[in-house]
Amino acid sequence: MFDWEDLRYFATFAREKSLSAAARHLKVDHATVARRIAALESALNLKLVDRRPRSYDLTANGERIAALGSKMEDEAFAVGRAAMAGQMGLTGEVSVSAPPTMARTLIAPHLGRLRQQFPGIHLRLIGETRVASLLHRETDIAVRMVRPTEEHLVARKIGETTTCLYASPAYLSITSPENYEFIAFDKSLENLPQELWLKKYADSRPIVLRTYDLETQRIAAVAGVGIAALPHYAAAQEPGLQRLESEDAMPATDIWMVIHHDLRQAPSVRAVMDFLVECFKDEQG
Amino acid sequence: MFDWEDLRYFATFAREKSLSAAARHLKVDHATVARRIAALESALNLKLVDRRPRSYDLTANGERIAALGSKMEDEAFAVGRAAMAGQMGLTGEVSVSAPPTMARTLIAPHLGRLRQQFPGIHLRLIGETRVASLLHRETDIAVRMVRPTEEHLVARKIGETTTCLYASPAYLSITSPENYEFIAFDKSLENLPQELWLKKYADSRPIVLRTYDLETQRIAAVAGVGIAALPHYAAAQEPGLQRLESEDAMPATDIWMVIHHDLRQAPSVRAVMDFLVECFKDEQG
DNA sequence: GCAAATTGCTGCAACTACGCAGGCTAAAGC
DNA sequence: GCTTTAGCCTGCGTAGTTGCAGCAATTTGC
Repeated sequence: MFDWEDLRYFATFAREKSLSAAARHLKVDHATVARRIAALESALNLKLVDRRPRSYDLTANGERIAALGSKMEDEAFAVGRAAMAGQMGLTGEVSVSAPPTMARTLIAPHLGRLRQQFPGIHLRLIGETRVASLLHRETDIAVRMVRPTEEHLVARKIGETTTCLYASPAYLSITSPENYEFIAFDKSLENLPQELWLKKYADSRPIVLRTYDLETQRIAAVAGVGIAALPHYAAAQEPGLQRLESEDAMPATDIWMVIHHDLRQAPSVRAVMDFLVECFKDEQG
Repeated sequence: MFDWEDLRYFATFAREKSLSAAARHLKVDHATVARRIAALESALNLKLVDRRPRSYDLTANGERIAALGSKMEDEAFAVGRAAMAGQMGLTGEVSVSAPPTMARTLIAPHLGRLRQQFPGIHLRLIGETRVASLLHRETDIAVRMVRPTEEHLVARKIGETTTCLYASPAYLSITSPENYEFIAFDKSLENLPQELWLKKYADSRPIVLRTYDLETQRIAAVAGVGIAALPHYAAAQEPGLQRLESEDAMPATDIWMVIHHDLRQAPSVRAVMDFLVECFKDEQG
């Protein structure tokens, strides 16, 4: 039997398409990845990659083995989840992924209570825009604005938030509505409901700043750049912003807590889930 | 992510139920198995075994993880098969498992032809009574007297053999039929069709030797111990045996060649399969 | 009833696999 | 067109893993 660890390295390489990327992912030296792949090739007596000057390319056989390795990876993730679910009591590390601003404003302020209540639980709070994979165990619990459709994942609505228009009081006092300028998300995100709503509202008035980052939008609005559409949780605590009353209300967006089916019953995960529900209880838009 | 190799060791241990047995199976020191299991426990932060004075017992969590590990093992075997199937050309090791006497009398004599025809193929011919697992890749091709029912296995009838009664000419010349003594398989195998037939034929006459081993039966018959029911292939080449004409013929037994679905198309495996078909072509009972 | 075999533990020495540093080449950026 | 970046290779010293030997306890076999 070949070395399973070699196959894990190879499976990672096959996903990442380069030794260096795989090495980064595995937190080892790329030389090690190369050596492990070579070892697997020799154990299986099969050429898995073509060594070209600047790149490792999978052979047809490599593709086949990688596909099987990927299935094995899925089983390995299941082992990881089973291990967490089997943890006795309220100890261990639980990771939560949430949009950065949400992590900062709605979750982080309450973390003291969690630590006090469950000292054995070590939380990893990941504020990231990227949608982390629950299936690949990049995170245990995810807070998202869209309901996921993947199999084996269960979603629970834990709140909703409304997006309103904000600007600094100073900006509003010196600018008349027909001269309003707007702050929006990057073009690549312009199909979000809030963005469509903002575009319609702005009409012919200019969008003077586009950014991926919600936090940047808030800071820009405070700095008097223009008017931003911010979710309630991002603007509520900010004294330097004033809300505009708009005629037609923006629709509320649901907030979902997503978790893998296998982890539902793990005590420590349950505790963090309950904690998150508490965090979002006040946030009803 | 935990070390997959640790899980492989643990999965083997879970199947073998002892460190030493697992170590033998894995061809490593038992200390290594113990250390690997400990490493897995620490990576998963989960007690997998209870260390009792003279035995390692799986915990409930250990059972769960072992079950998942076993599924991962199945994937690993699939990787091994894919690797063999992906071999270009007629090279590599192919293992064949067959009943010992059959391996000796029907297969081994023709091996020269196989070596001549396919010098790149290294054959591992395993004559064993135990039914080797094709699913666990203990062997690539199996020759069996019973058609297997496992999923993913394909069986092909490559011949049939009849069992007849034999004794030494000397024994027959000095013994009258009502005083015949018989040689049979061990009691644990007495439900085989041939054994039921032999018992009925012997009637009240005594069975003076019982053994698991067909070869022993043949030698005993030659030595004049009594009358043995031997398959044609075991007795045909033996000048020291004389066949008894019995009124009702014993039914023929089918000979099956069994192989895993994934390996059917591997060139070297195909070659050995064709070779085996040739070996058995003459053996029509 | 005693010897032999089996099972698991521990410490040490040897070996293997790893990270690191230095080197090379090709593509991307200014 | 030159620099920077990214990817892969190789050699060396080290650190971690492994096998071995010695040990204790229990079961098996004669």
